[in-house]
Amino acid sequence: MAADALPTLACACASIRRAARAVTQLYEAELQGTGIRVTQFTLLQALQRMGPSPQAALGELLALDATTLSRTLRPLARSGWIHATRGADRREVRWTLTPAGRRRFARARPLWERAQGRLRTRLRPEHWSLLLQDLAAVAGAARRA
Amino acid sequence: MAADALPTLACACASIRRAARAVTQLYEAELQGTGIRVTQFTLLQALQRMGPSPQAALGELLALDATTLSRTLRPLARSGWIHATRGADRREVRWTLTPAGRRRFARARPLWERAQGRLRTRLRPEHWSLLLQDLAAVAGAARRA
DNA sequence: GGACAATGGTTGTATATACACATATCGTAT
DNA sequence: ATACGATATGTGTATATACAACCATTGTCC
Repeated sequence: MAADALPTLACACASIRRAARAVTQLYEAELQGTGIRVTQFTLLQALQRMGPSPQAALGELLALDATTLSRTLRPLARSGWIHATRGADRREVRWTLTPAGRRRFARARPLWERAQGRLRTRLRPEHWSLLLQDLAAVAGAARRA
Repeated sequence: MAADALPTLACACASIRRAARAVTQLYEAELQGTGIRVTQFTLLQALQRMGPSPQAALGELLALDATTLSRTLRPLARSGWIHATRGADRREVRWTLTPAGRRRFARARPLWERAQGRLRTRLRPEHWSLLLQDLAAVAGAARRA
């Protein structure tokens, strides 16, 4: 099973970036035809989970730079899947999933499940929790280093 | 230790991408002033390790799409750090580290070490081998899924 | 209550990444 | 030898990512 592992890299950053590319390629292939990319799916999923949220909160959750977020959200808004309102604090932008956004997310979800399933069955069981839990710790550590 | 972990995400792809962003940000910050980015450092390191190599071999090692590689190598060549030759097979491009490339790599290396150290001291020990070994398995699995 | 730091977001610019498609070369079967 | 599929790479286009610099708003301190 680790028979088809790639060679180990000395650099932790190179290592995680390589794995992220490989995993992303798998998910993108599965999401073909849903009209959304992995990044967009992730944003819709985050909004579904958190409910209406200030932009900065999304950036926190996903460790996404504010300027990146600013641009990746725009196409979603343009497609009518999310909607912006200004909060009491006029600087703040709050995002809400629209019904269309909810539908799009629901439509993509089964294919996302399939991608998850496909990856999971290719991994030893320990590696799955590694992806979900341990990498949350790694992200937190890197962020505050 | 996991006290400062970020919230767990349901999606393995989102999870690894988030961690990759966080780790990348840390390394980039450290590599400030070397004149190279993490991606470029990784390519120089790979060439150092493998010796003169066909472009496709680099793509294999790093799970990088061929078209991506084509473009990320170009700036390195332009800077004179790597050098291309055509092999016996005229389609093939073989890349070699130039002396300047070796110097640049050597100069960046201590700062890279510092980034590695900084991340490592923020992690529980198991998480380090996770990054280096287990993610090599994950990358391999995702790639062949 | 006005100066000023802090906070939330956007724009200009640059790199990273990959898909669809095109091009050149190679190997092989006839 | 030629035709044809396979392989190695490059181009056009599009998204993802982030730094530096910026603008707008808020909060705070004298």
